[in-house]
Amino acid sequence: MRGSFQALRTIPFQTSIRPKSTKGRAKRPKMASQNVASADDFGEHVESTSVPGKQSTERFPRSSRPNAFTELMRHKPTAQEADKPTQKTVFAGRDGLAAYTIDPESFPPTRVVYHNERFVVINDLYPKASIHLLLLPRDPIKNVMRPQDAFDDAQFLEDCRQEEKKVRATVASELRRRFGKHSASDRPRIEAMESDDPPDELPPGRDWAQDVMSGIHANPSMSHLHIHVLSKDMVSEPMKKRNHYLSFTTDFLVGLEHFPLAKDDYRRRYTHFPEDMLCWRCGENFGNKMSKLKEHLAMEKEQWIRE
Amino acid sequence: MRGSFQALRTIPFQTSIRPKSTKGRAKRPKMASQNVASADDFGEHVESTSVPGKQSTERFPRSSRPNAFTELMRHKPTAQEADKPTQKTVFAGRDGLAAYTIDPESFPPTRVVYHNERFVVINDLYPKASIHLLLLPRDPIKNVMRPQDAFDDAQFLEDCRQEEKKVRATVASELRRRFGKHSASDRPRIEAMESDDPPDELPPGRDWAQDVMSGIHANPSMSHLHIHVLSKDMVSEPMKKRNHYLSFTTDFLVGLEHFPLAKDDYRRRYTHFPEDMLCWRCGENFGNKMSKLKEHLAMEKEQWIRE
DNA sequence: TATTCCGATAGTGAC
DNA sequence: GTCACTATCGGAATGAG
Repeated sequence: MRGSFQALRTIPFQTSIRPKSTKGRAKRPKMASQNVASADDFGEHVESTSVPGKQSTERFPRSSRPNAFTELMRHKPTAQEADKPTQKTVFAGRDGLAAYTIDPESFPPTRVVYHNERFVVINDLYPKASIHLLLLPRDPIKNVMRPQDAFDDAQFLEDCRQEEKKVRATVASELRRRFGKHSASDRPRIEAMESDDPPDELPPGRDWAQDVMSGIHANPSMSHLHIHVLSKDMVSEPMKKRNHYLSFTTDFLVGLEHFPLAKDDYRRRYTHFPEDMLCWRCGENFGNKMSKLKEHLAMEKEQWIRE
Repeated sequence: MRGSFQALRTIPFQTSIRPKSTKGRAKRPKMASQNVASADDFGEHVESTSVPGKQSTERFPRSSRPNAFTELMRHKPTAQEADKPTQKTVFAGRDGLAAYTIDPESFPPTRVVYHNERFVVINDLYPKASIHLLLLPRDPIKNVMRPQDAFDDAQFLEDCRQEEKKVRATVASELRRRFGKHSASDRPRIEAMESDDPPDELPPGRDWAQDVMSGIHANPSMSHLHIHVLSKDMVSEPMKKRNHYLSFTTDFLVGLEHFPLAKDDYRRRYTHFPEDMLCWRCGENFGNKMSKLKEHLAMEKEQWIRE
C-alpha cells in the first residue's frame, strides 16, 4: 500500500500526450516544460483543480480561459473523462459520499486519487482551494458517525492521523509540481532538477507542507465522515458563499490534533458563523462581501505562490 | 381645453388601420369588433397598458403573447413609436418627470395622453396596473414641493382635484373600452351599442369609475409632484416588488380628499412598509411572496373583469 | 457548514 | 417608494418505480 502511495506521489503532471509516469527523482525532459506551461501556468488560470489519480487525464474547470496557444495544445476531455457531478454523487444529496467508500473503482481516476482497504481519497467535487482532497474512512460504522464522536475511538483516530499524513504529503507534492517554478524559494531546487548535470542531493526548496490545511468541519452537511485536506489559498470557482470561506478559515475547521474533544467542547455542537470574512493572508476584513473577497484572494494567491 | 378632453375621452380603440377618431356616441361599425377582439381580448393578454393619446398608435408590452391571428392584424410599432424608456426620462433619475412638464410636445402620443396649460397627463413608464396614468402639475414652484406641502395651498389643491376628476373619467372610459365586452354588468350596454338599431339612450352599463384609484404617494421617489390614477387590478409586468404593491394598497396612497393633512398627520412623514401584502380583492395574505401574489392577481383580474 | 434553483432583500448608481 | 445592476441572503428540493 505504501509503495502504491509513493508511486502516486511522484506521478508528475500528466496529459494524454505525455508518458503516464516518470520515476521518482528522474530528470524531466526539457520538452515537458511546454506541457507545463500550457496547463500549469497560474498566470493563465488554467491549472486543474484536481490531483491526478493513477490513470488520470488532465482537465480544465469551466472557469478556465485558455489562450489560443493553450487551446491548441491541450487535450480536450471527452464526456466520459469530464470530471463533472454524476447521478451517483450529486443527486444522492447528503449521502453523496457513500458511493466512493463502497465502490471507489467505479469512479474515473480524475475523481478518486487513491484507495486502500480502509480509506478512499478523492478530489472534492466542488474544491474550495486550488487543491482540495477528501479523505474518506471506509469503515461503515464510523463512517456515518459525527466525526466528533467517531474520533472518541483512539484507534480509529490514530488510523486517520496516519492516513492524513500521507494525504497532506500528496497535496504538498502537488503544490510543488504546479507552482514550484513560480516560487522564489523553490527555484534553487527546480533549477537543480532541470540542470544538465543535476546534483545527487537536490536542494530542499520550499516547504509546501506549510501551505496545507486539514481537518473536519464541526457541523458537516454531508452525512459521511470526510477529512478535508487542502491548500490554503481558498481560490476556486466553486468558492462562492460566505459559509464556504468561513468553514475553512475559522475554528469550524478542526484539525485531528484537537481530538478527542472534551465532552463540553463547543466544537461538538457548532451552530453558525457570526464572523466577518478576513483574508487568510493579510487579515483584511471583507465583512460579507464575497465578490470583493474573491478578487482579493486571486491576487493573494499569486503573491503567495511567488514566495 | 374641455372640448379637447371630451374628444380624447371618446377616442375608441385605435390602430393605424382605423380612422383616427369617431364622434361621441356615434355607432361603431361592426367590423370594429374585429380590431377589438384582436387587441383587447384580455384572455389573450394582449391589451396595451397605455391609454391612447391624440395620435396614438397601438402597442404591445413585451410580455404580450399575441396569437397568430392578432399578430397578423396588429400594426407593428416602429422603433420610434415604441413606448420605451428614453434618455430624457430614464437617465434623468429622480428628475425623470421634469421633461414632461416642460416640453410635453416632445414626447410621442403613446406617452403623453394629453396636456394643457397647467397639467400634463402621461402613461406611467412603468405601469403598476392595467391602466396607470400620472397627472403632473406644470407649476414649477409647486412642482418640486412635497405633495403634502403643495396641497396646503387650497387653490392649487382645488385645481388638482378638478383635473384629477377628468383623469379618473379617462381611466374609467378606457376600462370600459378594453374590458367591457367581458363584463357581465356591462354587457347590456355593449349589446345595445352594437345592435343594428341602437336606442337613443344607451343603458348605463357597469360603473367602471368604482374600479379607479388615485392619490399621491406619501413618500415619493420622483422629485416632481405626480398624482397616480390607475385601475385597481395591480396587474402589470413592471409590478415586481413588495414596495410597488404596498405603495398602492396601503394608506401610503393618499387620495386628494384627505388634503390638506393635519400638521401632525403621520402621512406627512411616512417611513417604510412593515405590512404583509394582502390581495386587494379577496384579502388573502401573501406575506412577502411576490411571485405567488402576482399569479394570484392575474387570476383575480380575470374575475374582476367578468363582474 | 453538500449543491442548485428560485426568489426576496439590500445597496449603488444614474444625472 | 423612479429603475437596473449586482450581490447577498433565505428556504426547499435533491432520487426513483
